[in-house]
Amino acid sequence: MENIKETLQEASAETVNPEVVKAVSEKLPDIELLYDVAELFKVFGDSTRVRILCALFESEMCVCDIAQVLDMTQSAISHQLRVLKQARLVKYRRDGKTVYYSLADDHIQTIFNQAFEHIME
Amino acid sequence: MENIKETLQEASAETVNPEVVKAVSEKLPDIELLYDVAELFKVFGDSTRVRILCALFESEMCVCDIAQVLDMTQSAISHQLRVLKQARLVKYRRDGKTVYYSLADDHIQTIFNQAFEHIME
DNA sequence: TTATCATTTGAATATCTGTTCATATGTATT
DNA sequence: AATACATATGAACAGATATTCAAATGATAA
Repeated sequence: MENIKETLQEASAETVNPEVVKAVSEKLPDIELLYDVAELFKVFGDSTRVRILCALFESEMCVCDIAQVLDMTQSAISHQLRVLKQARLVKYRRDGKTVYYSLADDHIQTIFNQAFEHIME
Repeated sequence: MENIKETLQEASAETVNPEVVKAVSEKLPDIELLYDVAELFKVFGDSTRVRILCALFESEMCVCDIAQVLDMTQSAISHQLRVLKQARLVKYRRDGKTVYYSLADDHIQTIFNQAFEHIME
């Protein structure tokens, strides 16, 4: 997915501002961290998952109720909950046959609120 | 991309908590807004774009210098800058042959900082 | 056990997306 | 005008991904 090249880019474009390149290269966060950030945003980058998370802002919910609210199949929701679960964004508890999902973390809502603000500006 | 179904889901799962379904359905933000949020996060959901934005946190930069910092081709960077431009996340100014890109908005860094915090917790 | 129901899972498919390569555009210099 | 260089763009390809369908778990009740 990430292709880290050993060879130098032979593209025609040369460095224009070597000092800037050097300074920015040094200050740029570790590539691992940036990769994780991208992975987190990738999970947020699907409208079904966004809608699931926003629904969970209001209340914990079981799979079939989420499916009802989003008017989608229970299977599709379950697949997406799996993604959210793997990203540690939701947690769940079992009550008989029913599985209730809820937010794993309060940071999520903060990030979303920032995004809402950004869009509405 | 979004398939809004007219028909009811005939899946076996029935509503478990009608009150919750009703309450959450009413409180859920407009689907258009949620779609826009997902689109924004989708743009953030690629490590190349994340790295470009983080580079621009430090300083405005021209295309070839960004390519140098990320060790990628100028073409790949240019394609991604186009995506960031369309999402109104970066702006640019021309200086002779060189085009300098910079952040369009301070919200971006705030959102990223939240994401960093979330990951490091 | 058997039947029923909520949820999960795997495979298949259609769509989307990021990079590369080749080429075009735009600007300055000679 | 011709050349050089920074950037942009289009087509093509490979890899990723969301939903559907069918089938498997897991849990309760009869």
